[in-house]
Amino acid sequence: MEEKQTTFKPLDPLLHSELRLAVMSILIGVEEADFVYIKAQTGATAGNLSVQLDKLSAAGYIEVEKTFKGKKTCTICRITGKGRDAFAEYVETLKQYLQIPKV
Amino acid sequence: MEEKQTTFKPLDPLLHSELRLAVMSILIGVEEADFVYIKAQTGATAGNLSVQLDKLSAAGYIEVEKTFKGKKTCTICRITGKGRDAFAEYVETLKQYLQIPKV
DNA sequence: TAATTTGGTTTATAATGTAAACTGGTTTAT
DNA sequence: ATAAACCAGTTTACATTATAAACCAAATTA
Repeated sequence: MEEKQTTFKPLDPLLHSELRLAVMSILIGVEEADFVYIKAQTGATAGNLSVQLDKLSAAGYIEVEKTFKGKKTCTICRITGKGRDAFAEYVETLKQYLQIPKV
Repeated sequence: MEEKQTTFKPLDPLLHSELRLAVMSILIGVEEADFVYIKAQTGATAGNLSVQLDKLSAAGYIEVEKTFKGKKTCTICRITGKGRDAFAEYVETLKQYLQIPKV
C-alpha cells in the first residue's frame, strides 16, 4: 500500500490573502473595529475592503453589524469563535512552511 | 504633515502563494532538489509546478539546472542568496500579521 | 514495434483580487 | 435653498493569478 507523502497541509484560502489576513490580524486583537478604522490600518481601498469583509462574513469568520455613529452609517466588525479557530489553525499550518517550530 | 499609518508591510506576492512557498520551504533546507522530488513533496501537478518554478526562477529566487539522471532528463533546483533573503524577509513580515513576536 | 510511462512544457480556463464607478446620505459653501 | 464637496460604503468590470488539461519528446515495457 502506497503512503501519500502529505508534507504540506493546505492553507485555508480564505485566510491566505494579504488583505483578509490583515483584517483578521486586527480583529483578533480587539473587541471590535469599524470599517473606517480597518481601512486606515490596512491602507485598502473601500471597494476592496468591502468585498473582503463580505467573504470573511460569508465564511462566518467575522460578524458585521451596521449601526450609526451620529447620523453617519458605521460598519462594525468582530471576529467570531470560528474565525478565531481558523486563524489559529492557519498560523500553525503556516509555521510548517516557514520552518518555525510549533510551540 | 500627515503621517501614513503603514501598519502592515506588504507581503512579497511571489512568496505569498501556497505552492511557491512550499517549494521555497523545501529548497531552503537542502542543497538541491529535483522536479520529481518537489512534485512528490508538494503534491502539485507537473504543469502547475513547472509554471511556479519558472516564476521563482525568473525572479532570481531559485536557479534551475537541466541535467540527466541516467538517460532521463532531470530538473534540479537550488535556492539563491536572493531567494534566501526574500524568504527571510517574507517570514519576518508575516510574523506581524500572525502576531508572532520577532525573535 | 506498439503501447505505456516518465519528465516535463504550453495553453486554455477558472478563480481571485482590485480599483473605478456608482449610490445614498451628510455637511459646507453660496 | 440649492449646488458642490464629502463620507461611508457597495457594485461591477477588469486585471492578475492559479491551476489542470492537453500536449510533446524520449525512454521503457510488453
